[in-house]
Amino acid sequence: MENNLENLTIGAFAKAGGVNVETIRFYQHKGLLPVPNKPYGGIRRYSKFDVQRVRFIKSAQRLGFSLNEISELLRLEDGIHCNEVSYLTEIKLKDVRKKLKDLTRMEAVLSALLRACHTRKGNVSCPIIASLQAD
Amino acid sequence: MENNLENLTIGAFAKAGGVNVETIRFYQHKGLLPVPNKPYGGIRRYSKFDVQRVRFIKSAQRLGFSLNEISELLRLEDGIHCNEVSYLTEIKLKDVRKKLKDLTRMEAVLSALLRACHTRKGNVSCPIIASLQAD
DNA sequence: ATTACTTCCGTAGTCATGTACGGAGTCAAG
DNA sequence: CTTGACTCCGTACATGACTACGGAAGTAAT
Repeated sequence: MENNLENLTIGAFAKAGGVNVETIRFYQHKGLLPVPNKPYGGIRRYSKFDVQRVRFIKSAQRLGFSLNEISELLRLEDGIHCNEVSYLTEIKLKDVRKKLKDLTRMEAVLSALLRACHTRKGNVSCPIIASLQAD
Repeated sequence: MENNLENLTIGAFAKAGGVNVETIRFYQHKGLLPVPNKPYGGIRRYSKFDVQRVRFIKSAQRLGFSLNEISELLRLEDGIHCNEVSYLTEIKLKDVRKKLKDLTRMEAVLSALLRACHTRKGNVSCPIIASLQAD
């Protein structure tokens, strides 16, 4: 089970992290990933810590955090700032719940409109269009 | 109840539609709104039909349609293309349901993490950070 | 040592949905 | 008939998260 996650070139690093090389560079530019030193006339090498960091970023993204928020989380990565981290998480949870509410409303309206479409009789005007034209 | 929605200047039109003047111009540029003729050396005027159209756009946006999708809907606005319209609506509904599913998952994970944070005892490392570092 | 692939790095482009700016022309009130 | 507000129009900027490009330098395989 030697994963050989040491002395990676940027290409191998990107593959190990499941992202594109350009994404690595983008994250470096944003300050989300460190830029390792480059030996004179050589190329930069990456380690498993870098891979872990990319995975951290991707996990946080799946929870809805933006890259800016993730750079905050990374500043608190030592695990001893639980209060700040849970504060950010609460904000995000509110965010997610607000979006859920909006989407739930959309779901209800869209499916009601589709039902109206399917139950409509004769050649009345399309209920969906009619609803959008109302007001 | 004279609404006086005739011969509107673009400013009055935008106000009646609840959007900015710049948004009107943007929609015109995108082909979502027609650009009325301009009298020689005069300014363009807008009618209630334009206002209705902006409201149509905004209603469709609230249901989750993108501006590109809305220009499709506007092409079908005569009400006699119910099949195409309901097809677009079904696609949008699937879309919304997929987002709902994603957000529901996020909600579950975020609230579980917060619960873990609140019930944690002693000085263990922050459960949220730990979870992001896992894998 | 030649060939073919990578890396490096900065800049620019993409998508969606607008917002901002600036100079010139037009309109309405006093 | 001047003043202040509004319109016109094109272009640029904003946001978020990347993706693409291009030329020079480094690396690996034959």
